[in-house]
Amino acid sequence: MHDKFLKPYNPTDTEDKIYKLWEESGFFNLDNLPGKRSETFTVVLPPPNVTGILHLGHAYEDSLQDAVIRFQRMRGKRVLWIPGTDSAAIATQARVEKNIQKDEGKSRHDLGRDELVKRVRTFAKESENTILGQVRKMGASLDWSRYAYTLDETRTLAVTTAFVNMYNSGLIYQGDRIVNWDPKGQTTISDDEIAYKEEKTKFYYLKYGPFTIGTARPETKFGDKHVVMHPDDERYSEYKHGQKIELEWINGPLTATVIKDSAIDMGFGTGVMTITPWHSAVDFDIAERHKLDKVQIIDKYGKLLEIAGEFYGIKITEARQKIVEKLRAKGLIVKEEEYTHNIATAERTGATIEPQIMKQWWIAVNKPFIIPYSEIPGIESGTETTLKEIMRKAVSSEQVNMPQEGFRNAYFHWIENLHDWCISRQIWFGHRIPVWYKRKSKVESEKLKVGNEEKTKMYVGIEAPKGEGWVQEEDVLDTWFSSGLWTFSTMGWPDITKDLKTFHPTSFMSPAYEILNLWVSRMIMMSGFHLGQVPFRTVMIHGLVRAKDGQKFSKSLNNGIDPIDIINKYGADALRMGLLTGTAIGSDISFDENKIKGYKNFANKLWNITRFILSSTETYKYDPGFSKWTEADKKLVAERDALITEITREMEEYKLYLVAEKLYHYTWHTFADKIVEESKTILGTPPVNEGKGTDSEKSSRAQLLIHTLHIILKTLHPFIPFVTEEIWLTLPHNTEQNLLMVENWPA
RNA sequence: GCGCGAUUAGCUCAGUUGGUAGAGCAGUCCAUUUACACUGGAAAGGUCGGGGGUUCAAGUCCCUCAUCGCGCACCA
Repeated sequence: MHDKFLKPYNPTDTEDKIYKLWEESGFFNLDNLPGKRSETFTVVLPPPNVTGILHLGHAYEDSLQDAVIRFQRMRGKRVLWIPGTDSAAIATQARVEKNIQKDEGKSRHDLGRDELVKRVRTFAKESENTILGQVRKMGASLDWSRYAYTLDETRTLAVTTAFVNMYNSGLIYQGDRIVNWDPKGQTTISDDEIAYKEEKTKFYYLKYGPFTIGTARPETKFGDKHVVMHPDDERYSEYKHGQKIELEWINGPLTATVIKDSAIDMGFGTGVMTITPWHSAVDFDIAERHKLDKVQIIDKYGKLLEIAGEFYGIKITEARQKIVEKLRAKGLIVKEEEYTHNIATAERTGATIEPQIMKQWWIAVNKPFIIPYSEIPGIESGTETTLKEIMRKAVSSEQVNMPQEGFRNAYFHWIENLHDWCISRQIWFGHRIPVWYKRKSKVESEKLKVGNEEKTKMYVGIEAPKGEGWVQEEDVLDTWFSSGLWTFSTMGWPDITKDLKTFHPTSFMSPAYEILNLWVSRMIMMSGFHLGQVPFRTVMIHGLVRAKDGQKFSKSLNNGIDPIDIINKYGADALRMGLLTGTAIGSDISFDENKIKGYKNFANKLWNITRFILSSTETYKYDPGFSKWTEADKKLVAERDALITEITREMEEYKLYLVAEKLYHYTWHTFADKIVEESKTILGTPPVNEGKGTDSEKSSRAQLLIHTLHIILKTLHPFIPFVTEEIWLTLPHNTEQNLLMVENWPA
């Protein structure tokens, strides 16, 4: 017996050494896996953002996927797990800008585009190193030879190719439309990056000629010259569509036009409203339908424009009170009510969203196009479909299997409400849109007027066009655009590589529910459009890791936990096991350090079980084909094997939490507490006691202990790979020094 | 407003097609040169959120209410 078993198990001494052994073995790369393997099993790591360090959520995700990967590898499959990181355009740039502002008091405009991008890249690189170190610490058996970064050369080519192809199919277009403008971040954001916050405010009823209109935002009403009501509203039947009405308004007399539109809710307020198409999506739609002109009231910085007259230049947040006073003085306020509504804020900066009409790039989700090739049932190659249809059919046909009913419904519900996706962002770090304009520079349309752009020639292509005077689009793409390509960009697309042909669609994806819409749906969209395939076969949505009291880990609460600290204290095995047990996949986990401590004890228990078995079976040779079990042992073998059959099925159903607990329980309370304990009577505890068993009882029991130890080590390996490998490598029965990670699963 | 999820032991959570309520942690009592104190043994602890229904049988299926959490939409 190895001397090391005389001391308690020490994860810190072991884990880095074992990870190195695994890496050097080459088995993380499926091309080096031993034995005949045909069936593939592929997972692409959800790429962590290069914004700093990993948190427990990543640790959980790594544990989950690595357990699945290790299981499938031991099942004899050709297992590929591709690592990568995400540039996370806005998130990373914002982080770096914040640091620069803090340390040097400079803004991004002080630095300029090139310098800022350089700084962000440096930060991203450091962050990448930290993150990859952490992922290794977790024991993740990733194929590092296939590492991908969303901004590397291959992935950039994938992004530009994807953009160009979608543009050529007419699905990407440039248009003046209402966007969610973040005045703090100075960029557009997508609908999915909005967080709604409840706000108590006043609701004003204003006199607008013969009408009373309701509004919560009187400060936006300067230019409102269309008054809208439902065509069936009998209260206003005397007014005809298109009718002109002279009235007195905030800054003087105004000619208003009556518009009848069925988008109006007759039951809300007075059933009459005026519209501000430049700053409201609903109003914009109404204005589009009736071809009304649109006037900007608020600029990009959230200040009022000239149309506000005496209020010109005032910040919108300060303007309301002043304007209300004027309205009151003019006798235009009919009444005021207390009112609670939700305001849209930018998830990242916390700023209140000011909708604006801006020229942006969009992906049309409802526009029909001919799909050249499709493997998705219900969508035939060469027929007309839409991106929305692809997203729907991929899941409804179960080409993408979403076993969790609730998330599946949420997905469909989201698709129903999906609008065109705004993919351009006014930041500098990210994939610059592959569009070039022939003109001196992009027109700075400070006032954002529709149609005041210079006439320019536009070129859309993978590389810059030849010739003088071409200037590339300033905007970069929404980070989820490149993320959407992730399952196949990581395999070398647009080249039709061997990997792509062999491993796509991938087998399994396990993202947090937070990004079901942001990411999962985009991958399905992109994979469907570009490959005619689904991106993955099974999606298991997982929950969030929360603090013990159920609160979210966050900087403001200062309750963050660095997984590395936990690993240093208890070992990565304990952390993995602690994260994977106790909660079904999909529910939130409340993180309890005590639980992790318990699994550290478990690793030590396993260590001591081994120590006992090695010392008490020293005189017996391991016999893999042993069959002369005593009646009692035969029963124990049968019970054990029934458990293995059961957990194998559950592993295949991704019910890792059940498996981990059952193995824990079997190892500790059946194997150690009962089987090992009663073996003391049979085998004795050498060198002190002689056992009371007969020779056949002794050999049967010795073999039972050794066999079961092997099986326990194998089945626990996906969960606690380090300690099981460390034990396995020093077992005298493992004469060939094979690594446990490529042993066969015992079922 | 629409939808989803949760509600089970003190705490954190499991509970597969309906068939006698489970685990971990904490707590209680006992043991102490034991493979392991990072230990062992024993016991205790639950009208499964409330109410109603289906069924021979309901934690599980249906209806309803309550509380909490989340998602989507949004009314000016």
